Amino acid sequence: MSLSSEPCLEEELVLTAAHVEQRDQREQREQPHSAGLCLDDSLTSLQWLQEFSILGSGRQQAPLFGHVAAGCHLDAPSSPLAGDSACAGSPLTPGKPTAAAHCRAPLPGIVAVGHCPDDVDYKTNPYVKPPYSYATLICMAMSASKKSKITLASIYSWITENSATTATPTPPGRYALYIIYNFCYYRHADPTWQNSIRHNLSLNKCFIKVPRQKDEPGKGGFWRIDPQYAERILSGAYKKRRPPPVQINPALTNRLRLSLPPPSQARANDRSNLDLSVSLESHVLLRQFEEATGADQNYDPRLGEGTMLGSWPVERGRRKRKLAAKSGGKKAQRRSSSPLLCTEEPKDEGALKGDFDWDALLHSALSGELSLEELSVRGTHICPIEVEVGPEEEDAHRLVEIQSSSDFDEETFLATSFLESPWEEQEDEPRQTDFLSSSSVNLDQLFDLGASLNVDAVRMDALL
DNA sequence: TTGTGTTTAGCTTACA
DNA sequence: TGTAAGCTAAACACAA
Repeated sequence: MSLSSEPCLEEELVLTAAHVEQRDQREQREQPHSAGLCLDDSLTSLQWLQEFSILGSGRQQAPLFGHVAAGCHLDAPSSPLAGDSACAGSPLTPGKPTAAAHCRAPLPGIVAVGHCPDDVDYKTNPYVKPPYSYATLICMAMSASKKSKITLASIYSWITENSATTATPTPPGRYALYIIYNFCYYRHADPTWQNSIRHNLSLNKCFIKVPRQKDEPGKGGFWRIDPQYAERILSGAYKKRRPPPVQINPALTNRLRLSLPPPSQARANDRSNLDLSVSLESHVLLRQFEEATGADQNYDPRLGEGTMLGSWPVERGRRKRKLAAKSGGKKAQRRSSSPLLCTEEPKDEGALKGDFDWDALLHSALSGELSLEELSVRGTHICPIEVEVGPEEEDAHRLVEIQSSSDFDEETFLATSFLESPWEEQEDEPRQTDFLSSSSVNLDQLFDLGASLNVDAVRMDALL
């Protein structure tokens, strides 16, 4: 797929917002007293959290979800990039520059402190650690859950899982499917961040543990926020300590490195593999970044906090636990040897557990384990003709190109009805994050919505 | 076995 | 410079 065929994230978000708005209107008609409008006071008191998106961007930006307007849903902070005119015509994918024109980052998505950190889109940028404290992330998850209490696993899920999905046609007769995560970084990050989340919940007075009732199945208790301390987090929400120069996702960077050809080889490949141009470009840019910064080729994932201003971080002589490891590193063994496997971490919780998992389905299709030829929608056969292989495969912009059959109406496919729920906390039931992770995905629904989305279709067509 | 929750410890950064 | 806040790492107990 050529780079020119990819849509700008701005358009993706417009599409997303429109779809979700329609969905919310539909939901309100069907459920005028839905849970989303009847929040526990302890959480509705956190309306300050509504402002996260706007505060984070520092610019006016249409909310991604109608819930924001309803005062119930907190969207993960998205970058102003989405609405940045400088982005127009510049597709945003991991592997392509994400910064506005005034920000020149040698590696896509990597922005140095002191340059323009606000231009990082944490929904889509898997490289840069979001500048929010864990307490803030927890608050975001709690607010977004629409529930008075939330499980730990749900907090994990909200942080890592997709908040929206959109599809857009790429000529001729192909469609790119985009998944926008809340915080793409944590999908690829070492799972130790979960430990930090737990640590924060236990230690921070702001969070109150709500024990699970005896008749309630499931592991662990629930957590709720103490309104008394909410303001504290608010005041510090965007005052997180200054991070190390740039916290580049070590897992993802390492993954890129492992698959990265030597510079000479990378250059030799540039013309012969246009179909992998996105992936290759990511590789080449990373290589350029490393060359520019003198990155050590013997990369140690444990030292994965890099900086574009200087070099890869040096070992800071971090102390090791003084206590003898009685268990002989049992904990360490539990951790996957591959940092990328952490992306599967929520598999036991929520939508992906035993469900029909679109996410996994697409992954399987990408890896060749599953043929999308088996998918038939309204008698229309959808055949994959091209897939993206590479680091982007599991990134915020997960691309799948599918070629429609000749009798397949392109506009109809714009029915991205899987823009269902941005995220819903379900304490004890299998969670349905969205259509893509729903066990009850209805492909007819997916296409039915298309008829009502002609406006968006026009927008997308105009883009092309 | 795995997820959850607690606790301890050492480090960095911001701030008064 | 001291302190608080936050982050990371680890050990350990407990429950599903």
